[in-house]
Amino acid sequence: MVKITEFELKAIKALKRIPRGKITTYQEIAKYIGRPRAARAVGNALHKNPWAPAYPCHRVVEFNGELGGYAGGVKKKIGLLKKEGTLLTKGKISNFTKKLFIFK
DNA sequence: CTATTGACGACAT
DNA sequence: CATGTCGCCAATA
Repeated sequence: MVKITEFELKAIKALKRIPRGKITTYQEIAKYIGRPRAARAVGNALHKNPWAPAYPCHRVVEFNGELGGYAGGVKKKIGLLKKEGTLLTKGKISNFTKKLFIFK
């Protein structure tokens, strides 16, 4: 039984739109769901997300290219990203803006 | 309703 | 470049 709000549902569904090998930011998701300034709320939604391992939440990073956080640990997040072709440099995304995926 | 918290973001120092 | 502070939004106690 999973009980969540529409806000969280939209945030989670947005994750599935991210193509493999690309990433997006909390702010982009926030904008996509209609609350461009709710980046924090989006982060909260993903963190509390009951299906955490079932969604590519590791493809969501901060606006400045840092990883932010991850339910399983940032180390894991880095590993997953590298495995998908997203290279990291000093804990940040390499060519961050080029790999960034914008919802439309 | 108010206060606290959090996987953010922008700006100030 | 590192640290601190404020603003934003939603969930929870």
